[in-house]
Amino acid sequence: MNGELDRKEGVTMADIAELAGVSVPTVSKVLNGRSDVSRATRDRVERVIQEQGYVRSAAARALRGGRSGLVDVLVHDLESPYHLEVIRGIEEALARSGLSLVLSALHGRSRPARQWLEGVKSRGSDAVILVLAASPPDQLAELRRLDIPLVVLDSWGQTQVDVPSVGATNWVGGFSATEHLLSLGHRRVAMIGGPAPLLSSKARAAGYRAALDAAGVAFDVELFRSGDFLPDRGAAETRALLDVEDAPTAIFAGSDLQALGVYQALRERGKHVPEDISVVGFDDLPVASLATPPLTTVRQPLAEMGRMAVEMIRHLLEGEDVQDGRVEMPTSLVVRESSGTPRPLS
Amino acid sequence: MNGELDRKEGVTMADIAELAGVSVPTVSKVLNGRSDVSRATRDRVERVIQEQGYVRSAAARALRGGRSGLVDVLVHDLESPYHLEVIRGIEEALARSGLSLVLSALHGRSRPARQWLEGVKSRGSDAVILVLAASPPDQLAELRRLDIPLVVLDSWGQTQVDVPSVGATNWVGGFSATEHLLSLGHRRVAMIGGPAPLLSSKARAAGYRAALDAAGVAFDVELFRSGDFLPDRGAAETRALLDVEDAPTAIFAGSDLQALGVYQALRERGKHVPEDISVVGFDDLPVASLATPPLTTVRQPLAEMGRMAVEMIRHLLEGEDVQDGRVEMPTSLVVRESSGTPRPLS
DNA sequence: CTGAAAGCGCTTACAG
DNA sequence: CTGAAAGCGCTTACAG
Repeated sequence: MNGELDRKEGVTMADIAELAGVSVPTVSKVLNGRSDVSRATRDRVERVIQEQGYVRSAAARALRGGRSGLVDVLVHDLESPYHLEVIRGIEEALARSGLSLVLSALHGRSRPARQWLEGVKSRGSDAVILVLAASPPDQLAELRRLDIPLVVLDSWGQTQVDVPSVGATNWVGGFSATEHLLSLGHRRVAMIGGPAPLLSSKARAAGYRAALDAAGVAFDVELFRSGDFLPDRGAAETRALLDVEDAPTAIFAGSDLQALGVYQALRERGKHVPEDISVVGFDDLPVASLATPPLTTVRQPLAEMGRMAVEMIRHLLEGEDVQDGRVEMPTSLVVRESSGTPRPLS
Repeated sequence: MNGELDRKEGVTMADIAELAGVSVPTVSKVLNGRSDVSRATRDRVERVIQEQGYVRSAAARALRGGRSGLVDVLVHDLESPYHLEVIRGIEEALARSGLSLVLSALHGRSRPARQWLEGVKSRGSDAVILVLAASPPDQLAELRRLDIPLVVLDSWGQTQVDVPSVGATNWVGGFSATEHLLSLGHRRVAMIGGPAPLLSSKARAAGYRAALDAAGVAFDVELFRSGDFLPDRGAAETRALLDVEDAPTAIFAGSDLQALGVYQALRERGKHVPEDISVVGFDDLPVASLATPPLTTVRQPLAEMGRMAVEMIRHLLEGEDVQDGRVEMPTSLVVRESSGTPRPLS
């Protein structure tokens, strides 16, 4: 019943100091690897720390102006495996650096609630990574004012020139997907792109058009659709595409998920992939190789992009300037079984 | 060049107090909704808080013994969409409660590194949720000692009787999947289960056996395999299964991902689903309905399970006892196109 | 090399 | 109803 017996909390720095027979500042110095501590003292303190399983309070450190060790990651949603890949890369890199990942999602909102920024401020996050998520200019300004490093991964909307960002070579990806289809002999190649405001959508679409141009195939507005990267939309646009007068013999879906929607619509119509129509995706999510038939797609190194974002954050945290404003990771075409030569005209 | 102009950090409680012409404790009272503050004072303070966009420092609160607002979630891995679903549910529920999610993964380790627990202690997390992840007894004891609430979701290994946990009715799920196949007329029904140490694996397998028993079909060791819930293993076990003397006409894969591996192996062998062989999965991940053919599976409400775990955490945080030690959310059979009547013996 | 002192931003008794 | 005082666990100058 004695209050003193109630203490549940862990060992404190003062405890260590007492046990080691030194002052608190000395323990602090040992912990911070300062050189002005004698060999003997250091050893003694370190032993006691070991024995007690002592862990410094991040709260106290943060309060004293130090780092909280927290990095806020805001993702567009937690529905697509796309995000899972990115988060995996981020989490791995963060863990390796002794940093922790605080995860939030937009939940269908287009902008983070102001509650989110308040959380970032409140918990004293060291940095922020935005994944496919837009943040209003005033929030970005606030982050800057608070000196909180920010990195954007696959920016939604305008990329602020001055915000470091990481993406993939989407233009090249769009180009090579289309070129692949063209080289197989297709001439009616449709594309179902991503959401219009997205930078990567624009780049992929531009790559598609450039490949068409390079092959001397005229761009046909009827064959270009905007989607949302999701299966349902992929299916819907495919149905529309099949009803076009001179229907496409190949569809470049803007994402793997959208490609699965294309599969679905094709199946409904009794069309076979790739015999009747070729399909190419984008992302190379794990599901691409598991699809029936395995999906030809453009791989973007999502997990590595996540790691790269952390890399940039770390530089920023060190006070170093990030060398490049924008880093683009390479995409590559992965040919599987969903693309083939067009059925000869009979 | 003046140091005072350098202050980047945000508004502090002292600033608010000064601007409102009151003391710091008074501001604190207003913030904490204490009743012993006059109407007028309260209004004035609240207005200043608004104007200044003031946000309390979580670090300082945590230090003072309050809550950090952080909940640590440790997941087995960040590879399977299974975790994405669970995390989504957790994140939503946490955000609604004004709590933040700190995410860590096991990275192929079977146990969390001690670094993880140190992080939990260091940042003063309010609670911990373990998803498909085992934590050694001493770590659990440490959490208890620190009075940090813990909830386990889909426990890996032994469930500690005294640790609140949430799962799904796996036994029922295993039973109904098998019963479904049996009722279609199958008699050679194989099962590829999950990892042996997993509680849910055991329950599903038991459900499978019970359904066999109920139908008077003898259990055949040859037709029961343990897997790891992943596609590759599903494919490998399927190949083995097809080589069994009296090969199965239906396969109950322990998870949707494993079922996709089954699809793959079947395709290699030129077998059609469901004409040649029926397949049933478990989980009902988004990918199940997108597969070709759409996968019949047992749905478990992953996101809701995540929400439920948060619900339990909140109770624990309130100091209330959690009513039930273990909550099981209902599973349900979702019949799609991968299951059908067995090919008649010709 | 070591430690006394001040202070980070808050909250909690406790006087008034 | 309001505020002076103490203290949460640490770190950073600054004496000695």
